[in-house]
Amino acid sequence: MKTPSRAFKDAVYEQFARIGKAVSSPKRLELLDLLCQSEKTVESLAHEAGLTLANTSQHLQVLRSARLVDSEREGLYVTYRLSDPMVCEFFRSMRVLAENRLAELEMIKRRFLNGREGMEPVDRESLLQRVIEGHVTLLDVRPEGEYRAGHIPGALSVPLRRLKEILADLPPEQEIVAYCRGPYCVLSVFAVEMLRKEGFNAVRLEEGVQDFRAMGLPIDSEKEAR
Amino acid sequence: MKTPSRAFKDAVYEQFARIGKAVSSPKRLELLDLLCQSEKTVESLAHEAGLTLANTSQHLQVLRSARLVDSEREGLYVTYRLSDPMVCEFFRSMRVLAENRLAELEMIKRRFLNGREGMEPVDRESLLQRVIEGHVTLLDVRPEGEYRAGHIPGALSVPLRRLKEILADLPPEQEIVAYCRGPYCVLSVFAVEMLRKEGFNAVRLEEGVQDFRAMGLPIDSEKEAR
DNA sequence: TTATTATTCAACAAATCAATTGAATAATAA
DNA sequence: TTATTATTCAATTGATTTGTTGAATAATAA
Repeated sequence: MKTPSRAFKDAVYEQFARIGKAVSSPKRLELLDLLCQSEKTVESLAHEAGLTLANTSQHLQVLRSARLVDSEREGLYVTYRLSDPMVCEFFRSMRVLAENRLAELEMIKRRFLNGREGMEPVDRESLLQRVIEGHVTLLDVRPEGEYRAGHIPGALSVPLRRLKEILADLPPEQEIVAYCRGPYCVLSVFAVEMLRKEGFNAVRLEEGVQDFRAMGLPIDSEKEAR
Repeated sequence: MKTPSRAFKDAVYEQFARIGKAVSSPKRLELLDLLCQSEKTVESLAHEAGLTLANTSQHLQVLRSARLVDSEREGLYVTYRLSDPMVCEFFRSMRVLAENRLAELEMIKRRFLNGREGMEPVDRESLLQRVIEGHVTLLDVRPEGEYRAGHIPGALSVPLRRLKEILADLPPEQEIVAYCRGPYCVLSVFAVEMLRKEGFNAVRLEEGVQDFRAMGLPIDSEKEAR
């Protein structure tokens, strides 16, 4: 026999758990992280997360039933996006909690980066100023759509696959800073690797757009009429 | 065949999912919410959450393996506590996200409170001032240990079960504000119900200590030597 | 119309999880 | 020492979840 207040509490925590269940699967978290960068189609999400289409679709529906994402059909494609910027903040707070509490994360990161480019700390405070003054070239190596949805002011959009083509246009003696989706995205790692091989003085900025936004720094974006 | 960067990403999101899995069960969320108020023994957690001891113990071990809580043996009892105040902040951000995204929560709350005491909004800004000036009596109706761990300045500790005994000591003509663990805790609901039945002018403050802290308001606590 | 492409649905096997029960362990009291 | 109490462990059941297949649906193109 349940008292009314027990039934009330059970109902309340069951609602909270809807959010928890939605973020309890590694693949759904990866999808959510991708959607924090910009809206995307099922196909591109499936490709980026290394999932089959059917599986991606199912995970997205779980996220949608927890109201974390919305979807909209646009011609042949269905586009998914976060239902609220608050979802991105929540994901970030989960990431930060994991970084603080789970020492394994730091080890996983170190093991992957070992032998690859080092992690010279980039001075974020002065970065924007140095970009403005032309002392630094800042490259956003994410796909173009993510750059359009929001990027660090002064950054050039150079998706990783096009980096090779524009190498000749980069100032040979200037410091180059590359960034991507955040500390666990490998795009900027590969970009810096390639740039160094070509003789450039390149470093990686660990933070992504969401981190800059969370730090209260300005973000440029090209809002679409919708 | 997995590429190294796919293996890296899988490992990273698997770590994030450890947090997600820990907060994907309603009962674990209830335990976490209780631990946000103060440290507690397994027994008291089991009692408050309406669980068997064995079941409580297992849930607590899941929370511990995600490093969200720590435990310590103190004589006959094992005490559990949050491993970091950041865990409380994370739980709160999850709660706020659920409140904003899941309309069901508001409905559940309304259904429970319907017929019970209304929800006159309490002016939080001026509450502390009015308490100091003696215009309002503020009652903390949670168990004493939770009051000791942190309470709103000026509040009196009157655990619900002792409210009846001290009714005679309350100023009969003054407004009485009761609070407990937060919007989904029923202790203050019952307190206000009883006070009104006895003729007092009583209202419920929805916010709990964690909400006050998150709003940057001061919290009094009696730190134990440890 | 038919063909094509993107997405979703349905059904399944393997894995994981929640809650229950009863036994095992650890600290204290008699 | 034995008894008591609080907690954890182990084994079980039923329910849920993941990822895989292949079929079904929806929008567009030919």
